[in-house]
Amino acid sequence: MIRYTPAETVQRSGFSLDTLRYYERIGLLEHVDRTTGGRRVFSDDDLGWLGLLRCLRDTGMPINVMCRFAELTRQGDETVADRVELLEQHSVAVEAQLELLLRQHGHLREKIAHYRAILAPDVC
Amino acid sequence: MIRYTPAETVQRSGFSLDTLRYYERIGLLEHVDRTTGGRRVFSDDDLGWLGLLRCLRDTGMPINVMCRFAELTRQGDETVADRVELLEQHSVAVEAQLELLLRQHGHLREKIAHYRAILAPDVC
DNA sequence: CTGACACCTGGAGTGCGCTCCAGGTCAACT
DNA sequence: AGTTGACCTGGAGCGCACTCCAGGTGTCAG
Repeated sequence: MIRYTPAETVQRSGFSLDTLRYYERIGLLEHVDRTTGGRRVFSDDDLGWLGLLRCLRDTGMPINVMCRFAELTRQGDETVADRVELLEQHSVAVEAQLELLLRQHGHLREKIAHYRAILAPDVC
Repeated sequence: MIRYTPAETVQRSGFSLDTLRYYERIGLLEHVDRTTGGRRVFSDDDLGWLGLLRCLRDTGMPINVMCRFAELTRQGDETVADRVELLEQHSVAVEAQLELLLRQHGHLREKIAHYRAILAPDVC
């Protein structure tokens, strides 16, 4: 069973140490192990969970929804259907976000092309 | 020359009235016309500019960068090259954002599939 | 053993992008 | 003329997601 120091976990998860502590405080991260001296020791499971949190954050899920998801996870197997529903809803939101981003990226490209035409009107 | 009331502009731009006022205050929106009574009157040009602002906001450009862009625009034609550069840089950032979002959406779909497999392990 | 540095806690502070409020004014309708 | 509702200003407040700080403790290389 591989265990990670806080510094290693920062490295691997991409979250800052402060953020990891914050997540623990608000219940996004539960019963992280400690050394006798009180330092955190993260497990592979913790890293996996952090990977999921990163995915949800990167796709714009608000913290309070992630907390609800964490709460469901803590309640065990009978909440799997609820979790699927939550993730499914989020997935729809992400698809909308992707579509908007793609569309606006198109507008941006058009605008750039327009400016370029002004810069070099006779170059085809 | 078509002119729009604040309410119409809210409708068409998708920005709230408070946001329009805020944008004017910080210099993102300049010399909006007024009635003799002091009410704002937006022009087609204003609407076009707001459309560009919306594109930039939707693609995650920070306000202060938009202000820089607005400032360049105010300075006239000799800043077109600078504006192209700014937009080009932003476009690269948007592409990175799209890539990340797509990748994480993939992870999300995998996670959902994984949960579904737990829910109905014998259904293929 | 000592020094350096990583890490701990609770709580305050920050930056962003709005959003709301109080106290008024203007304009259109009846 | 009166009423209603959209709009005005300056400034304060808010929600989010961290981030920083002070003051203290653990760990480990040399």
